[in-house]
Amino acid sequence: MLWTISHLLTGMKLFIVESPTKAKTIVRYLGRGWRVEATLGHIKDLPPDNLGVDMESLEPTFVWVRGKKKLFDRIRELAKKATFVCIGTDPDREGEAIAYFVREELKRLNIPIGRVVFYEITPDSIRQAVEAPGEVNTHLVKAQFARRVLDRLIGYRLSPYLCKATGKLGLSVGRVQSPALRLVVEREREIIAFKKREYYHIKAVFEKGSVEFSALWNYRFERVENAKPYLEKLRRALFEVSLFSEERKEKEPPKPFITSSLQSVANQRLKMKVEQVQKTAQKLYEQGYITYPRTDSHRMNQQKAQEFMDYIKKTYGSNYVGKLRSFPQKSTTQGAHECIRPTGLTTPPLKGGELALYELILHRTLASLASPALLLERRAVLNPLYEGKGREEMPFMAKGLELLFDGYLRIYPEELELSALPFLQEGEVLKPKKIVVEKRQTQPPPRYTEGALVKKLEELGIGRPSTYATIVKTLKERNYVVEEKGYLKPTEVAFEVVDFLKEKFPGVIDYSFTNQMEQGLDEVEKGSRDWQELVREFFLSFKVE
DNA sequence: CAGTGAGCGAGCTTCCGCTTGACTT
Repeated sequence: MLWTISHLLTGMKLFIVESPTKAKTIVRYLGRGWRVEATLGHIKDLPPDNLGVDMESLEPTFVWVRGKKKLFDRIRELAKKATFVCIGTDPDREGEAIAYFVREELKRLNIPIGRVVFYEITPDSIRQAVEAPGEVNTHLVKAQFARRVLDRLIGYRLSPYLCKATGKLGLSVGRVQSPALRLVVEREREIIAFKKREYYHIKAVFEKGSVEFSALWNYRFERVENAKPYLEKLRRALFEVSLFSEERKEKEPPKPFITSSLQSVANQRLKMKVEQVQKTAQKLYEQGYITYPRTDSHRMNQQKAQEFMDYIKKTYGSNYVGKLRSFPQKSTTQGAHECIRPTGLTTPPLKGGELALYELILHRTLASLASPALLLERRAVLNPLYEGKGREEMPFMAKGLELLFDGYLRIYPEELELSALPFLQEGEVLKPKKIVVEKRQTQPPPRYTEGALVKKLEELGIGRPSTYATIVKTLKERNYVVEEKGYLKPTEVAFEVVDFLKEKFPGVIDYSFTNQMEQGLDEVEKGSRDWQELVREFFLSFKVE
C-alpha cells in the first residue's frame, strides 16, 4: 500500500499549457500520473515602467509579469516533485517564447524537460504529442524577441517624442494602433471632402404576365428639367428588347468563424461591442460550448465537420449538405487553433447574449458546410422605338435576381437584393406602364463601425486575434476616437497625430509596415537572419533624436 | 544680490501580445 502511494507521488509528470480551460481538458485525457498546470499566458516580459532594452546592444531585460512570480512558484514546486515536465504551450511564436521562459526557470532543477506541440485537443493528438517531446525552437523565440523589442522601441520612444512635439500629454504611437487610427482619420477626411450631388434617372416600368419590373436609363441628369423633354417622348414610345440573357450562379457559403469575422459579424448583426463579443465568447469557451475563441485559422476538425454535415442532412435534407472544404491559409496565420465552432450539437442551457452569440456561431458553422445557394441572374436591354424615327440609342437596363435554391442561406440568412424580371424574347416589343423620374443622391463612404475596423485590420494583417478588441479600446482611451451612433469618429487630436506621424515617421503609419516586419520575422524563424539586426534596420528607419 | 542656465533625479507615460481572475471603482 505504502509502496503504491510513494510510486504515484514520485511518478508524477507535469504538463504545462497556457490556458486553464485547456488544462482541465488535457488532464482528463492524460489521466493518472499527470498534473496539468496553466501559465495564463506570458510569464516574463519587458518591464512596464522603463524601456528594458539596451540601446547599444539591443539586449532586452525580461522581468516577471505582475502576479506571475507567485503563480510560477507553485508550478516550480510541482516540477520539483515531477519525473518529467512537458511544455505544451501554443505552437506559435508567442507560445514558443513562453516555453523558453518556462524552461529557463526549470532547467536548474535537473528534471527532464520536453517541448511538445499539438494542433487540436483530442485524446489522440495529446497522447501523440507526449510521446514525441522535442526542444524549444530558439529561432521562433528570437523572432518573438524581435517582435517584442521592435514594438517596445516604437511605442516607448515615439510616444514621448509625439507628446513633446505637440505639447499634449497622454498621446501614444504604436505599430498597430497608429495605422488603425490612420484608417479612421482618412475615412473621415473622405467624408469631409465629399460633396453631396443630386442627380436624376429616368426609369421605365413594365408589366409582363402580372410581373412588374423596371428598367433604368443609365444617364445622370443634373437637373430634373433636363429630363423633362425626354419624358414626353418616352411616354409615347414602345420598347424593344435588344438583349436578354440569363445565368445560373452559385453563391458559396461563408467560411467558418475566426476571431475577426466573429467580432465583425456579431457587432453588425447582434449590435454587440467587439469587447463584449470577446468576453461572451470567452465565457462560452470556458463552459465548454465552443472551441478556442482567439484564432486566425479556418481549419476544422474533420470528424466534427462530418458530424455537423450528418446533422444538416438529418435536419434539412441531403440537398443542403455541402462538401468538406479546406481553406488556403494566409501567410500571417499562426495555426495554433481551429476555427471557432460549437464543440458539439447538444443544445446548451444559455440565455441572452450568450445564447445569441452561440446560435450565431452554430449557424455559421453549419452554413460553412452546407450547399451553395443557387441564383438566377437575368439581364435585359430595352431600347425605345419612336414613330418615324426608328430606334434611338437609349439603352434601358433591367436586372433580375431570383433565388432558385436557398442552400446555406436557409441556415444562415444573408441580405440579398432580389428583384423580379420575367423571361423576355429578344426582339419582343413592350409598352411601358409608366415612365418616371427618380431622384438619387451620391452617398459618402460610411464611418467605420468597430466591427468594420476589425475586419479591415485583419485584411491588412495588422494586429492579432487576442488584440483586435483592445485596439478599438485603446483608440477610445486615448481620446483619438469617440463613438457616435455605433460609428467611430476621430477627434481633433487624432487628425493632429496622424498628420504629425505622416510628416515625421511615415513608416509607422504605413499599412504594410506589419507585413514587412512579418517578412523579416519569417527569416529570423528560419534562422537565416539575426533578430537584433532586423530590429536595428526597422527601428533606425525612424531616426528618433 | 538677483536672475539665468546647466545638469540631475524623481515621477509619470508610452508599446503589442499571451492568458484569466483578483482587484478596485
